[in-house]
Amino acid sequence: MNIGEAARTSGMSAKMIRHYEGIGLLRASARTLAGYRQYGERDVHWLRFIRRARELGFSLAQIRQLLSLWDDPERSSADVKRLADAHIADLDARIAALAGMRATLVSLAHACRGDERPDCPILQDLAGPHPARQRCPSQS
Amino acid sequence: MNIGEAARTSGMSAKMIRHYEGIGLLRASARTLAGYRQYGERDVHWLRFIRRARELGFSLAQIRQLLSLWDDPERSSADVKRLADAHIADLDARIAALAGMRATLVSLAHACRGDERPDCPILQDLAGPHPARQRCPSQS
DNA sequence: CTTGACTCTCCCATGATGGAAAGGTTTACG
DNA sequence: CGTAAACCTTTCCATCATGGGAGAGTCAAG
Repeated sequence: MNIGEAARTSGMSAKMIRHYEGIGLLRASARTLAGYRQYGERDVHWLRFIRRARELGFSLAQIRQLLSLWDDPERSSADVKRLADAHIADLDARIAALAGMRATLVSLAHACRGDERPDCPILQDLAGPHPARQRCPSQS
Repeated sequence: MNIGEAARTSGMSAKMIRHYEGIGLLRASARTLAGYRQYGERDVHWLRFIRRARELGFSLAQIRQLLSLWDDPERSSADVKRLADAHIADLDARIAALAGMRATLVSLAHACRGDERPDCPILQDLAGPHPARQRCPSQS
């Protein structure tokens, strides 16, 4: 099948398939005489693996490792689990960072009346408690 | 003060200050005869505002709006709050996406023994159609 | 043969940041 | 005064994953 059909059945764009081939995440496919890429069931399976892993937030570098483990009958599941655990830790860190921002923003937004007056604790917070007041006159 | 000191006292890199000037987030600063950028307290204040907004996860586009609101004595706090609320919604969506990935991964990793044997539910999930969570059962 | 859908490669863009090269300036010290 | 370190300048390139588009070639159906 052509790249378009492979893209449709694997759930990723043709653009990405070419890109993954370019960075070596995929073996270069067979080509027709005219240079069209040709894919089979096995390639689609491979593509779907990548798409699933992307959906779980793995980076392409991690996916590269996952693919080589997948391809290796001698693998130990500990290696796979190590990758997954590292990714979980990474997700936790990112979630915590976003949750921290969210908490700050929610408390600021809660304190903001949201009317037509200009006073706003959100801007006051951004402007910073330390230095001179906001809208300070130039003083150099 | 020079850009290095402005960077140090505002908490962002000199690189970023030049970049922000380049994309118009900052007014171009005064220059010495030799072309060195010169900053005053007001500029540092502005830079700190940007840094703080970045810490809260606002995009540069949103910061651009926040800065113009900050600069506008006629602003209504409702406009500020609207920006903050939109950002909170965005954070919520990102947190939910990451939490979803995390939940899936945790359950898979939990089912993986993590020993030296090759059997691994994590790889099995990535490899196979998984109707329980598969959102797009494509193909015919 | 034409038309339209498909494909090819190559270049550019995003957002936010960093790095490095190649050169000019200022400052501190011997 | 000379020089070396520490600063500054611009410009280009890299990240990560993805998309858009141009310009050209290919294929199938009418």
